[in-house]
Amino acid sequence: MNDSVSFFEEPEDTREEILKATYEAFCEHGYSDITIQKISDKFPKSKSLLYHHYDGKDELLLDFLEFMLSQAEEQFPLRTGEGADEHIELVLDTMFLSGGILTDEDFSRAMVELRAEAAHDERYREYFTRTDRFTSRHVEYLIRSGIEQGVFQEVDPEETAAMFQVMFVGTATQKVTSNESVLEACRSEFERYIRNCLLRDDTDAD
Amino acid sequence: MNDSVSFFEEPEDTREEILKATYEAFCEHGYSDITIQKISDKFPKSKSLLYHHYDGKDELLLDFLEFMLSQAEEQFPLRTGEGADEHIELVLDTMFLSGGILTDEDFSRAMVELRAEAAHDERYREYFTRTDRFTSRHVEYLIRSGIEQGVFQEVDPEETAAMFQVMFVGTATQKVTSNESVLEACRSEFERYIRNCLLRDDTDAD
DNA sequence: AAATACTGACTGAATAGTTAGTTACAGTGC
DNA sequence: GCACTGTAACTAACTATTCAGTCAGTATTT
Repeated sequence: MNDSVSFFEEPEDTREEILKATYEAFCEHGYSDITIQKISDKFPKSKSLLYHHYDGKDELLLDFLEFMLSQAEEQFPLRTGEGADEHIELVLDTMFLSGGILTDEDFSRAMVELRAEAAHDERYREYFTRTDRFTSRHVEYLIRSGIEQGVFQEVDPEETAAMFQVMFVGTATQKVTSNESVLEACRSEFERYIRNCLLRDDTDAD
Repeated sequence: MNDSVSFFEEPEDTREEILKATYEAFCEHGYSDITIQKISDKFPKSKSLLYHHYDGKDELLLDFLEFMLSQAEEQFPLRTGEGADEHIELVLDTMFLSGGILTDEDFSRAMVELRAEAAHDERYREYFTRTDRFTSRHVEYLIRSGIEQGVFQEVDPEETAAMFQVMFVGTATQKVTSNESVLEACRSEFERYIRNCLLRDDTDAD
């Protein structure tokens, strides 16, 4: 139930052990109930050791956030060989599917809770700003490529990427905070949007 | 800075005083830092009185959540006289504008933080499920009306409403958790989506 | 021997919640 | 009018617990 996410499976040093323990505590208790004690309970070594490696709870959680975001960025589907129209399918899967890594339920839950903290903590907001920019820019580049390849309409890449960004945040949040399962229907509609507003008509070919 | 939201301005009984104090503590400290003590500090009467009116912290916060959600539902732009195509503009304003009530920054922040709690608390999730259903159903009805009025294309109302729902959550969250200001660009693109994928062409008239 | 990794026992502050008691007041008998 | 009663609103002071963080000291490595 806990360590289904691969990069936590075999921690290689103490820092990774700590981050793994933090992740497990997160999964079990959620952000608002997290304590050093609960992290320590998941940690094979002593609680004092946490303070040997970190100045305090805040620093530990910030490092955890940074680690989570770096994982999220690493898992983002980057450019491969195929065309932009095929690549965008991968982006959609990342957005909607469960079972991936970015879309792992526990991972998503942790991310949503961490993000909410950004509402009142400028340091958190800066981290998410960086990752949001990362995501937006990559989608923007993808759109631009598709236009150059002639498979996308001549849309505004920045605006389209912005919509993708908000959809990313929206789907992740909706998925873990509501039982009203709206995501399948949303995917259908979002695919319709992509067909009508992004993909170039190939009525001549098809 | 705090009580810019009208319905907290003049509490009429002790319960409303408590909810107001809770809201103020929320705005100042955020969900993860909220304590009974901090609520009590904003409350003109005694801390013990909180326990006279509520069984404990959990019950108080759940009542607060229910109150916030009922406010959100009340503020949702419901059917007025005009056509569905005009009405959908109001929905867009609710989604993107700042300065309204549903779109008040402090209010949004509180909502995003409360929603994140739903990731680990089934009781919270049930509340949000109810409100999400409320929102979805109303948008769905609006879409249906527009189709009947002949101003919308014959889209699937449920799927379109699902997309609106995710956009609601996404914009609210993005707005308060990231400095990457993507919302204006997102609105442009979302309006393009509405023109192309929802509104019926009136090329004959315009 | 020197540095680093690590531990268990501790501390003071903050926490949610309790308790014993005090007001405020509406109703009732006289 | 006036004393009495019951109830709900309210309070100050307290308790037990949990919290983040410290520290003195031990093991391990180099």
